[in-house]
Amino acid sequence: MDPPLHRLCEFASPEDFEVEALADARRKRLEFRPRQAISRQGEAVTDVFLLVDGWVTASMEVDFGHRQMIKIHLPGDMLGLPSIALTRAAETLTTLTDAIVDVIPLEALGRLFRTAPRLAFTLFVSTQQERVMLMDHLAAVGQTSAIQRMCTLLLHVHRRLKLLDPDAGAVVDWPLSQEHMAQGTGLTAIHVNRTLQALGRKGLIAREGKRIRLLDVPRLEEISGMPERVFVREPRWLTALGNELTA
Amino acid sequence: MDPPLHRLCEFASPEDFEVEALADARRKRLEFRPRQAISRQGEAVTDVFLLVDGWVTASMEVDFGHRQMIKIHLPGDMLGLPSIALTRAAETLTTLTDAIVDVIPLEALGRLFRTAPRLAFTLFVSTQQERVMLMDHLAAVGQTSAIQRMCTLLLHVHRRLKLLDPDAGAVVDWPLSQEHMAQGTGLTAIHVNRTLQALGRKGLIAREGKRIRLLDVPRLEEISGMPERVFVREPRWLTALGNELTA
DNA sequence: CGGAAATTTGAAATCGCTCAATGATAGTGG
DNA sequence: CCACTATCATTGAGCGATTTCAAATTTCCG
Repeated sequence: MDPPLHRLCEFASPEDFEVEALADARRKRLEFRPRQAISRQGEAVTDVFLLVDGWVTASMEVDFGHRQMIKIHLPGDMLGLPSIALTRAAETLTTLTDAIVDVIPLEALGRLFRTAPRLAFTLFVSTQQERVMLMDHLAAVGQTSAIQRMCTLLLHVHRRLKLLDPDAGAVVDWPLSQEHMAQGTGLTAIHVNRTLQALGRKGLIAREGKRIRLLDVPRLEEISGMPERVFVREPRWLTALGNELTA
Repeated sequence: MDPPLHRLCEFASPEDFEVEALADARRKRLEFRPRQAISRQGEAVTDVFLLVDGWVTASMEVDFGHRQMIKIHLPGDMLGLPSIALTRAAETLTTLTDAIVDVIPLEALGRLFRTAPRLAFTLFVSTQQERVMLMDHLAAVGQTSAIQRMCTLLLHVHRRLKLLDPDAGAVVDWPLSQEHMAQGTGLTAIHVNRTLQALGRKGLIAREGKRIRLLDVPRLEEISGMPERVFVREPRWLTALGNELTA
């Protein structure tokens, strides 16, 4: 199975040699069952990972037992990048589902900056995009109510799944436990439960076993208060870099 | 005045040509008075900025009137980078003090990836470092109490100032209002006030006009619960990239 | 089928918020 | 230099969103 590259093609369509350069950087493939650790907070950092398939969470333990979920990773995401700035990993990567990841050693990542400068710049922009998502996450946790945070979380996942599969409907296969959602939103699992019930009572969502159906996306967006981000596509300052290179 | 480059020299000492390449990318210099906007949320994005001198905040307005402070920028920081992934800026950059910034057009930034690959990789790592700081920020806001968040904020600024000036003592010139601290920590200005008083009563800090003196850093660290990050220095996978290049 | 994990419910406690008002400080222009 | 004004800091009282604790119920996995 090839890893989905939509996260990297989002800003500029890569040339064949760039796709190859990235493929060369991937050294081996690992497979995991649900709830396994891909890497752990505190460990030495030697590689990053490209998520080929499955859902993975990045989380940090803080303050004895409290855990903050930083990010829900979906196929196509790069995992473990933030920790390359550290001697010991900041984040624990844990699978939510069956998952496949490709391992990219840091040396190979660095080499991309020499062999494929525009791909490297694209990767750079992609990391800035991650930063924006993290900023939005912080803003939601810091400034909004429990109901708003839950709506924001539901919409965030829904939107990202739609990018992966434009035909995806309003029903989401939901591998996150209420404890996970609590760790992501900065709430208690108990309060997550009550908030989900409130959303159900209002007719905004329906929970069907491990699925969640979004019944009224516009209303959820209204409550959430967080706007959908519009990311750049093929900006001149990025595409021009490729032209200069091939010229 | 030359911009401090410590944020970029942190991971690998740059060659002369790399420093020059960066200098070439800086096109003009702007000066601001306190409380002026350098750029605003929602505006088109054409440049990033290198902060030469002064303090600047990056913040986002959410949900009608609520504002989240994302980052306190100090000299040497790159400003506005996250928004290069967007068509409209996510963040408003506002000066806290008199400030000087150098403007770097996005075309010039991109060109660095071709002319100075290792510098570009260093910039990439530096952005991952920002991501780690943002993750820590999120973890503090999401999972810790008001007192812990205030300790974390005080220590964060103190540590960063020490990197700028190793001789800096425990007294910090503090241009942040309590409203700013509230927007940074996800608390109310009123509760920030009471929390600062509580820290004063415990003998952990002393407020002297617009200065704050940290009286007991170890105890503050203990309460904060967030460990100080150790960032990589001259890792082989980064320095080796330079050798290959010059070879 | 059995046991662990996840969800749900209720009641009581609390941390932090809201509202409203007063006091201090600093920058501005006359 | 002082009056004027806006911003910032402080205080009190009451409230409320969310947490905590404890226990029952359901779901899921092996």
